[in-house]
Amino acid sequence: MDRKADITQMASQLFKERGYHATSVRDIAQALNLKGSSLYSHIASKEEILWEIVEGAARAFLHSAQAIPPNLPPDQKLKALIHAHLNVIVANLPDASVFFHEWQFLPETLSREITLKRDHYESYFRQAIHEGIEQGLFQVQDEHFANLFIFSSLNWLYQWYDPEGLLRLEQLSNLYTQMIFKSLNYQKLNH
Amino acid sequence: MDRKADITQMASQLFKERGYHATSVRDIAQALNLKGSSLYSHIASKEEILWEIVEGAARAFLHSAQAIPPNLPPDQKLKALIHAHLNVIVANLPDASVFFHEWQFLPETLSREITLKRDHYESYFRQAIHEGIEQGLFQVQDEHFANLFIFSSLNWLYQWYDPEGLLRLEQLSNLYTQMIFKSLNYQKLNH
DNA sequence: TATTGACGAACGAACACTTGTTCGCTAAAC
DNA sequence: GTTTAGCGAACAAGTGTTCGTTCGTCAATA
Repeated sequence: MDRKADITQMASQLFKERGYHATSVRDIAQALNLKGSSLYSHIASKEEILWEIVEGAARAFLHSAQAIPPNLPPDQKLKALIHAHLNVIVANLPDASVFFHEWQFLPETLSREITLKRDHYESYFRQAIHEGIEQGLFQVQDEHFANLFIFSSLNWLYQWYDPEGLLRLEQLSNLYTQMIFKSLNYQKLNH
Repeated sequence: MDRKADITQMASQLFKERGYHATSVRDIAQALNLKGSSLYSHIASKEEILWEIVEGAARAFLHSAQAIPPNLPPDQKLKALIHAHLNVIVANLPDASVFFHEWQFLPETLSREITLKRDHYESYFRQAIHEGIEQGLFQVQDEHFANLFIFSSLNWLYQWYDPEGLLRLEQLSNLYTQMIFKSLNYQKLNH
């Protein structure tokens, strides 16, 4: 089923550029030199394509967090989480864009599943930050807001990241880590 | 033309919930106890509604920045800009959501105009930060990234802000200011 | 080696429906 | 008595999807 991956990838690009509802099945097919009806040899519905993209991105985020050793000290854990998060976005920008932008157009049963996965993913960040505060590494006035602040700064990346631009993943990760750690009143100087 | 404002406001809510393309003219009309064709006594096209919302939000952002005295010291200026930005989002969440989410669906001539307004607006932030760095109030490794980081943290607010929630504008503004200033290595302690 | 048959990818045509928009009409308000 | 907000009907175009069919590939059979 190599062809299905082609369709999903092309759809991801078009969904990113024009949005899910503004992209027709015939648009996707045309971009692959096919006719609209031909896609249905490989997919069940347009919605299935969206699901494939969004669920795949959700899984990518989750796996990248689960790959981090849970016994790392919280500052190193947070640093690794930031790096992993940025990597998922940068490595597949169209998928990440569709994930953030179009997940809401899935039917309720499926979108709820995505919400669950996202909450689970975010809990890795929350816990690292919580541990860091407990151990006196971080210092914040409002822990709940600190989490939102950090997710905000990270999630908006897909809006402005330019693969052709100057910022490579490693530098991006360093800059993010630095500013986030400062906003958390990180005590150690060398991280 | 009071009726036109009703239409725009209702459309703003629906666009926020379902997106521009997934909301039909008949949907908007039905929510106002009207028929689709009736809207055309007050509007020229569906696109005009979107323009009204997006351009209005862009103007709101721009005016809120222009109302800040330009001779304020950069730290106070940035603090005021943050407060003003949050205020625009919180005061009209649907418009802000549509502004961030759906501006791209305007035809190119109009979307370019929005981009210009947004760039102009962002330049107020950039300049305050730049001045702050020059005067030694802020200290960052990469000024360009610092700008992106701050906009990211601020712009994502519309994704999670809950008007029924606990966070009021003033507290929100304080928390944002605190974390952003720390991320900028702000030297003075009492701001 | 030649023939058969199954398979799967791609197609054109058609489907029921929705889209944004127009137009001529009605009924009420000034 | 003029204006106008609202309506129903209709429009051309586009939507996702289904259907029967074609055509090339490849393995098994004769």
